[in-house]
Amino acid sequence: MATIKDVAERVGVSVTTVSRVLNNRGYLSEDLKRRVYQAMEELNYQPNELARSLFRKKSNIIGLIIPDISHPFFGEIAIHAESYAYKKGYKILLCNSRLNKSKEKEYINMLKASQVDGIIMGSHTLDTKEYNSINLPIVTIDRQLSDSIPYVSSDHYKGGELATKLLIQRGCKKIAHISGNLKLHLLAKTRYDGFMDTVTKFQILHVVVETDLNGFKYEEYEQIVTDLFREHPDLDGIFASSDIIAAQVLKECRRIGKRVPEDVKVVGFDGIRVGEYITPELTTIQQPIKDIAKTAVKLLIDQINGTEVPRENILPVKLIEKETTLGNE
Amino acid sequence: MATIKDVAERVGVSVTTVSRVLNNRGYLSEDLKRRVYQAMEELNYQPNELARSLFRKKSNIIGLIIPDISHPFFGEIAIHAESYAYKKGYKILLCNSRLNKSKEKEYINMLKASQVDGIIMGSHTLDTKEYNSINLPIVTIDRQLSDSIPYVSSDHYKGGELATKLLIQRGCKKIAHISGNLKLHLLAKTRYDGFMDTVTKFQILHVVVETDLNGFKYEEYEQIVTDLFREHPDLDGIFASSDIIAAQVLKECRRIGKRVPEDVKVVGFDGIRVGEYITPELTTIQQPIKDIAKTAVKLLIDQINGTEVPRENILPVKLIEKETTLGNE
DNA sequence: CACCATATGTTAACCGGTTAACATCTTAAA
DNA sequence: TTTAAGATGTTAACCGGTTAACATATGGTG
Repeated sequence: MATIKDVAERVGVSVTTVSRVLNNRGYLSEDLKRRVYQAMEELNYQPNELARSLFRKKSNIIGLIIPDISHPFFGEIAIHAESYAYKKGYKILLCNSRLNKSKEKEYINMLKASQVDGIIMGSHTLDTKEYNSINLPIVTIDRQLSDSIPYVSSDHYKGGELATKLLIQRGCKKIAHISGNLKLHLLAKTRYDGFMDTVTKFQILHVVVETDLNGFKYEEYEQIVTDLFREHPDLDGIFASSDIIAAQVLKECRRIGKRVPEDVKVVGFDGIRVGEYITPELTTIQQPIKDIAKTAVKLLIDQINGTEVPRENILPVKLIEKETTLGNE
Repeated sequence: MATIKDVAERVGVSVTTVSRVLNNRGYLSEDLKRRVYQAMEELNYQPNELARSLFRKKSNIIGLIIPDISHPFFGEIAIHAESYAYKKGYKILLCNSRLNKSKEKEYINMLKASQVDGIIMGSHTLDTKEYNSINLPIVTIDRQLSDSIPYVSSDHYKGGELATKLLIQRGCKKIAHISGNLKLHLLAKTRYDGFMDTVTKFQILHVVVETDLNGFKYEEYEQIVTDLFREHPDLDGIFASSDIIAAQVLKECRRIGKRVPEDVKVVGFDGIRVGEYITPELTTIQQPIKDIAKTAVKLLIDQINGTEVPRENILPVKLIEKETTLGNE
């Protein structure tokens, strides 16, 4: 690897001068610039970012901690986050916590040691105080951690309400909500609140079951959904907390001979791209995933640059009605 | 952020001594170690990895360039790659090329500037010579670049053959293969070869259409599949080059009233996790994704450590027959 | 007692950049 | 003609670690 010294020697100037060209500081003739750039080209020179980062105390790296990149929701968060970050000159260091406390903790330490400029937390299994002691710009997705840490989230409460109201409006008499982990203090929990408030208001029979206690295990979904229908064969409406779980519900309905939407109506959550291949076509609450990702990165970079950012960033959800809730008006 | 100097001062020793403790070099009393570790704890000290990397000329970072992390296949590659890399003390810098040449090129330069120790190329839209001039350990997934660059791939040819034979065996008379991009010189192209050799051998009517010319655009799939059935209404077998495309085929069949598997039989490729939610349940050629990812990382780390690695690494595929190819024995 | 392993210290160079401070020379404007 | 801006150079410190080289002190062993 060529260094700045090699470039300087080739051009016949000092490293200071080359550095000046690189950073465009001070007075520089067009001719000099041309010669320096040409030498860089010829030597295939790239400035060593480690050295620059060390000196500048800025790595231009953002840590992204999520539970599981292979889950479509986080995959989509990641591509949009990466895309926007790249545009702004930042790189993404990828961490999958698998909702494992010690792994998440280790990752946070690793990111700090790696001198990342900030962290986007899409996984948050630790205690609030752990996050407050990180001492680095942070943005969380879907969780409110403290007064000082900004968060980005879609309007889960509204989503829960929309989904539940739709099921009631479409004639459902007994509705189940399959929620994500309710103990992690996620804002996603307010989907549950929206659900509960709505079924209570309309005095509708309801059941709630919880998933995602230890990560996103599809096998776990299968067991939960099977049990749910075994214990409550009279369910006629399901509000699932992700499109994947909704797909699992549809699969189970098919297995036990319940027709969707005739016998059971289903609403998912997320609006992931692969969701469009679910059969019958899934009614879902669409989160503005791209916007969530972009906002998270933007808020983080703003913080890195020392700008004040709003603490609460709730983005709107959208009900997309397809086949799984049709009929029975 | 506390530095090694702060730790040294607190313990009352020299930085050299602290560095010795950190790296466990030379003679060190248990007492000293204890005192140093305690001071690190108290100061919440983490050694600056930028400084270490700079000196060691080793960053312990691996660049991962893939077309799109939100595509389930690459999402799964990524989580397994990250998981194994982490176990071996490496971090992952994530790059999505979106199959865009200039972006891929920029990413390669960025990774070099960031002093990554090696690159896993899951996207390869550039000319072979560009990769040969990278001058860094590389492993490719699904593409053979040169004699010196090792590659990991599943046995696509076998997969193409298995899929096609199954369709023929199940009675299909006219089969379409919806392939990925055939111009990128991917090993995935040998699925096409397996398909062609098989239909030729059994003298079966066939059609081939190509997707993924400019990234993974699901809208593109829709158009291609619609056109395919419009032009060839007599198709009774489809071998799709991904589970996602197969799902699109199923969706189109449903739209135009073709029954699967009665009228049309379908085989997918990949064996992605979300594939299990496709209805009817999809017959597919399962790639050993976890093994591919792990092997790629392992080969890269071996190269980084200066070990000779085998150039060709073809892993076996597995036919998983489900509902979309049933009947007509 | 000599010797060596153990345990720590000091100093300085190095990794590859950036930057401040100061010097020198040319050229154009006042 | 003076003055200032433009265009470079030199030197050295700094970022936060690592490491080689060499010094010193202690304690146990042959």
